[in-house]
Amino acid sequence: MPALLTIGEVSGRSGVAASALRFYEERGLITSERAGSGHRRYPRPTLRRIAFIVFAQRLGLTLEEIATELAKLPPDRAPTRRDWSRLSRGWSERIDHRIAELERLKAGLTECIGCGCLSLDRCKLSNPDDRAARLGPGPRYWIGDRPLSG
Amino acid sequence: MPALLTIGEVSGRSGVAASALRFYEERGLITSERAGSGHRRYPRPTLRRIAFIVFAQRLGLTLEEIATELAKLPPDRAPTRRDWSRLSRGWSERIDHRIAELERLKAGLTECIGCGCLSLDRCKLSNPDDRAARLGPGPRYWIGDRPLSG
DNA sequence: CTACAAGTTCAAGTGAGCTTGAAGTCAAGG
DNA sequence: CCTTGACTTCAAGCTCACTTGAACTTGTAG
Repeated sequence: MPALLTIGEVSGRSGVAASALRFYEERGLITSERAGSGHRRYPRPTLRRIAFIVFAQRLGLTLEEIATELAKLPPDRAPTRRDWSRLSRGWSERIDHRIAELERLKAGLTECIGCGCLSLDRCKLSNPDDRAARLGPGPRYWIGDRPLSG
Repeated sequence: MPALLTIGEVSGRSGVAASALRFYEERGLITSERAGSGHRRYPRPTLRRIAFIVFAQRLGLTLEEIATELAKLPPDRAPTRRDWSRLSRGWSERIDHRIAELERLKAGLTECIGCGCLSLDRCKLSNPDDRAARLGPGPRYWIGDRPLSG
């Protein structure tokens, strides 16, 4: 087990494309040392950092938000479990919110779409707060949302 | 209450921007009649159609998928509640799946990130089903998955 | 030494889901 | 008549999260 990993090794282990890793570096989510050749070399803790990034993305955080979180980690030493858990404080609540919305949407399947009350200004599905929460353009996938192509 | 609504009225009632409504029309999700002036006029059932679109988007369907679903509605008459509920058959299960994933992610917050097992190749968050190919931008696979060749 | 794989940078492209801007039309009010 | 405002089309722009391609360098196996 070498102390430093190449971009190819990190990509292979993490499943994150090399181009994505360079992109993350550009955005300040990860850093790399360089070999004499100019090639990137990653310390092992970077793997966990990447795991955190992927995890946070599943929760719907943008890369910018993730970068902000990661910036809270100590720059001078490898993060401890306490460091990591501090970052995810408050995420539970966020997840609960989304679960609650899904429950509401599910109820709406039978109660609203089925029953005929699916009118925009009266249906409880049409929650202004929820819709307002979605700022900006782009695909509005939230936690775990994927096309129902299966 | 007029029989036909202008794009501004529909936008106001639905909370969906006029530009988005035109965009939906371009993509075949909604249709409009035209006044002599060339201005769009929407029959009232279009409001429900739009509600359905917004709803489906919250569930993570793409506009293309939503268009496919909407195409199943009878073209010759206003959809009944039975027509609508037919479309959403099977969505409950999808929602349950997503809720389950969220519960797992939430558990991972304390069990995985906190405890130190957030290692790329062993963490139970790394569920193959969940990280099944998601096309387009964003994280396509989770740790251990091989990139889809091609 | 030659191949060739794997790495580098930088610029441009992709796709979803819109928004914005330009340029023009149309109806109503003063 | 003039203005205002709501509408029209069409093209281009924007965000996010990357990917792809071009042109080039480095590392390694035979």
